[in-house]
Amino acid sequence: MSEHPAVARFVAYLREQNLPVTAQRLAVAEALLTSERHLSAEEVAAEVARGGARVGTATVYRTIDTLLASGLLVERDFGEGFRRFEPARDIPHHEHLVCDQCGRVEEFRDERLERMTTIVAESRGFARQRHRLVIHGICRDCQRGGPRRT
Amino acid sequence: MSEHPAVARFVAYLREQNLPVTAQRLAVAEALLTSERHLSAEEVAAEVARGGARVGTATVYRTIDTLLASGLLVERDFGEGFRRFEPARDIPHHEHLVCDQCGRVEEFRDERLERMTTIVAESRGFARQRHRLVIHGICRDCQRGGPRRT
DNA sequence: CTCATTGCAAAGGATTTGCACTAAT
DNA sequence: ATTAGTGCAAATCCTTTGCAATGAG
Repeated sequence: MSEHPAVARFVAYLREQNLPVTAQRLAVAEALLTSERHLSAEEVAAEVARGGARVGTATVYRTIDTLLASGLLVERDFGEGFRRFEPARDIPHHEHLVCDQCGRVEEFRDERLERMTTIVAESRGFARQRHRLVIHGICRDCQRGGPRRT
Repeated sequence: MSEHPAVARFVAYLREQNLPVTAQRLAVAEALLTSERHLSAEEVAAEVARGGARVGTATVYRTIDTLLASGLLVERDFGEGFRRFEPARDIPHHEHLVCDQCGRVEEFRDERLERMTTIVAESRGFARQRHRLVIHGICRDCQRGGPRRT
């Protein structure tokens, strides 16, 4: 039904766990795992609806939980008051650059930062586990009086 | 009534803005501005209650808004689903180190990080405005099988 | 006195849950 | 057949708002 590899991996996960592979789970997984953007739960429902299907809000959230448990999806919080989700790519860890005007999100990776956080944590007696960095600013387009927040 | 300098500054701010100096505002400001911890709105109400006074939830939030506007308080989001607040100290900017086991929060400052974020942002065409870094780990006490999340 | 603040309760937005119904295996 | 998933609506959690009563200046 779906050719996307990430969705296929989700199906494999469901079978491993002996969980039913339902049309709703596939639709939600497809929307989330093939998206280029960081979607919110509401946007997932809208995306599924665009595809002609219909999924209840509760199911969207329940499927998101399953996807998170499978490790194929990761949760992001940009301080908007709700969560966004992004497919877990091969990138081990990356940071986010957010345009406060149009909302665009870019990702980047920085080894030095990784090392730096470990050093800081250890110097204070913490066993570092993970970190999260978000840089806020105005993107090139918006600096030129371009796009406005939709 | 209150000897704490930060609270005195809040009173000065209220007078400047021609805003009434009420007992509730003082109680909330006292709880927040003299705290060593990052309090949530609920904890503020509890703290005020411990002092014998009573403040409605709405008033807590409204006073927090005023304190934020005054610049004497800053907002923090540790991804718990609600906000925490911290008095604005002289420190221009600092990062957080959070123990995922007991919830303890330590602060630190790092110039290199500051510079690094500006460079990364600019290299991608962003005009950097601010950033936020939170490192998660396990603190020394908890590593020794110490404190557990309350 | 006059106008802003307060408290309470109702409203809101995101997310979760209870339950009868439907579908996957 | 069994067992788990789904939708809907009600319920939660944090936060905001409407409004009559209250208090600061």
